Amino acid sequence: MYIKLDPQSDFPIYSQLIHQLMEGILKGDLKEGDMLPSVRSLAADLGINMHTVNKSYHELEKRGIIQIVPKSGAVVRLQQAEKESEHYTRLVRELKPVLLEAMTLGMGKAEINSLVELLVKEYKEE
Amino acid sequence: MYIKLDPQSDFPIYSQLIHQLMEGILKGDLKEGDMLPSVRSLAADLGINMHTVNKSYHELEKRGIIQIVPKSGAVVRLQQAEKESEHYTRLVRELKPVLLEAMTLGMGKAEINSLVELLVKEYKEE
Amino acid sequence: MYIKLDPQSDFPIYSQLIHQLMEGILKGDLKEGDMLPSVRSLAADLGINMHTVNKSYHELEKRGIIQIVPKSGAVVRLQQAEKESEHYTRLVRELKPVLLEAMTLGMGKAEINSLVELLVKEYKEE
Amino acid sequence: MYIKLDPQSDFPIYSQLIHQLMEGILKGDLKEGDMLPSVRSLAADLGINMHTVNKSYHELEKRGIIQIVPKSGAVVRLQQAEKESEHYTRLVRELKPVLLEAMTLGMGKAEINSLVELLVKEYKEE
DNA sequence: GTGGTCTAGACCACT
DNA sequence: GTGGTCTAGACCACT
Repeated sequence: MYIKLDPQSDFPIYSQLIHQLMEGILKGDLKEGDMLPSVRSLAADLGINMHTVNKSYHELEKRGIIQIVPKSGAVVRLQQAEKESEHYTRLVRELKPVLLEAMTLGMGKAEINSLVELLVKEYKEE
Repeated sequence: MYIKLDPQSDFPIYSQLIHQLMEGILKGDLKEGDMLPSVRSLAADLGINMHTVNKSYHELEKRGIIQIVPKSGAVVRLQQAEKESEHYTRLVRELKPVLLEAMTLGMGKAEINSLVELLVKEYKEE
Repeated sequence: MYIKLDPQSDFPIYSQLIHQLMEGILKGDLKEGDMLPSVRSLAADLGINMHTVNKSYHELEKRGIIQIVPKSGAVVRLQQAEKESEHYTRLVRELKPVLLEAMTLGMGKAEINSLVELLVKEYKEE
Repeated sequence: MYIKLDPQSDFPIYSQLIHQLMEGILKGDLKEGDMLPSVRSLAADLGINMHTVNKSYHELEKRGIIQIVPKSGAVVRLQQAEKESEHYTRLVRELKPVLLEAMTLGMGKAEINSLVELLVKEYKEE
C-alpha cells in the first residue's frame, strides 16, 4: 500500500495519514483484521516522527476504525456502523453542520444529493 | 428571529451562533440583503461577549454567507453556490473527509444517501 | 457454559473473555475449585489464538479470581474480598477514578448509588 | 488551587493531573466557566512538560469536563450528566467491568454500595 | 520489538 | 500569548 504525504499541504501530516489509511481500508489494501505497521516502522518508512503516526493511529481508534492493542500493535476493526453506536452518533454530528452550510449557500436537496453521490463514487471506484 | 444558545453544549458558543444564524437564513427569517444586528447589540441581547459574536460573523463571511462592510454592518449575501467558487470548493473539502469516514465505518452508498436526505429534510421542514 | 465473543466489539477479545468468565463464575457455571478448560482447548473451541486465552487467564489470576498451577491448569479460587487483600486494594484503585469522574460530570451521591444498584442487579439477576 | 504530582507514582503524570483537576472542580477551586491556566504556564508551575499538560487537558475534554477553545484556552464546562449523553454512556461502560469484578471477587450488593458511598464521601467532604 | 509516557525545543496561525 | 503541530530522543513494561 502506497502512502503519499505532502508536507506543504494545508492539512497536517497526521490528518493526511488518517485520510490515506482510511482510503487504504476502503480500497481493500488493508482488510479487516489486518495488522497496521508499527508506529515506529511506518514513521521510518514515511520519514516522519513516531509521535505523528501515533496521533493518527489514536484518532483512528477514537473513530472506531482500528483497534490498538498496547504492546502488540494496531488492527483494522470489523466495520459496521450500527445506528446506536457512538461512532454513528459522532458521524451524524460531523455531517450536520456541513449539510446546513451547503443549504445556506443555496444548494437544494437534489444538488446536495448529486454532490454526495459524486464524492462517494470517487472513493468507491478508485 | 429567536436565537437560543446552550452554554453547556459540546459546541462552543460561536459555533452555535453560526448554526442558528444559518438556520435563520434557511427559514427565511433573514433574507438576502437583510442587515444583521450590530455585533454590539446582538452580544447584549444574547448576554455574550462582543468578541464571540464577532468571531461568528467573520466565520460566516469566510464561508460566503454574509458580507461584512466595515463601519457599516453585516448583510446576508445573495446565495448561489457556483461550482467554481471558493465557497463551493471549501464545502467539498469539508464534506469529503466525513463521507470517507462514513464509508470506512462500513456505510454503503444507499445508506449514506438516505442519511443525507434525512438530515437535509430536518432543516428544510423546520 | 456458553461463551460468546464479538470480534467487532470495542473491547479486545481477551477483555471479552475475561468478562464472560467472570459472568460464568457469578452465575455459578464455574464454581470455586472448578478447573477451567486448558488454554489450548478453550482457544480451539472459541476459534481464537492460544495467546489470547493465556492473556485472559493471567489477567484473571492477577485479579485474584483464578489460580494458575503451571503444568496443571487453572482453578477458580475461593472468593472472598478481604479488606486487606491486594485484590481489594486494586479494586478500590479502579473504582475511585470512575466515581470521581461521575461526580465531576455532575452526578450526585444518590444518582451514583442508583446507577450502581442498577448495574449490580443486571449481573445478579441474569 | 494546589496541585501535587508524584513522579514516583504508578500512575502517569498526566493521569495524576487529570485526577487533581477533577478534584479541584469538585471542591469548587475551579468553577464552571472558569479558565484553566494555559498549558504552558501550568507546565512551568508544575515543572513538567507542556505536552504532558496538553494530554491531560485533551483527555478532560474528551470526557466532557472542560472545553478547549483553540488559541484561546480551556474552560470548565457546565456539568450535568444527561442520561443520553455520550459521556454518560462512556461512564457506564467504565463502571460495569469494575462492578463485575467486585462481584466476582465475592462482594455482595450491600458491600459494594457501602464501598461506593465511602469513596464518594471521600471526595465530597474533602 | 511493541506501544506508553515524558522531555526539550521548534515554528505556525490567530486573538 | 495561545493552542496546534512536529521533531528528536529517551526510558519503561510487557510480549
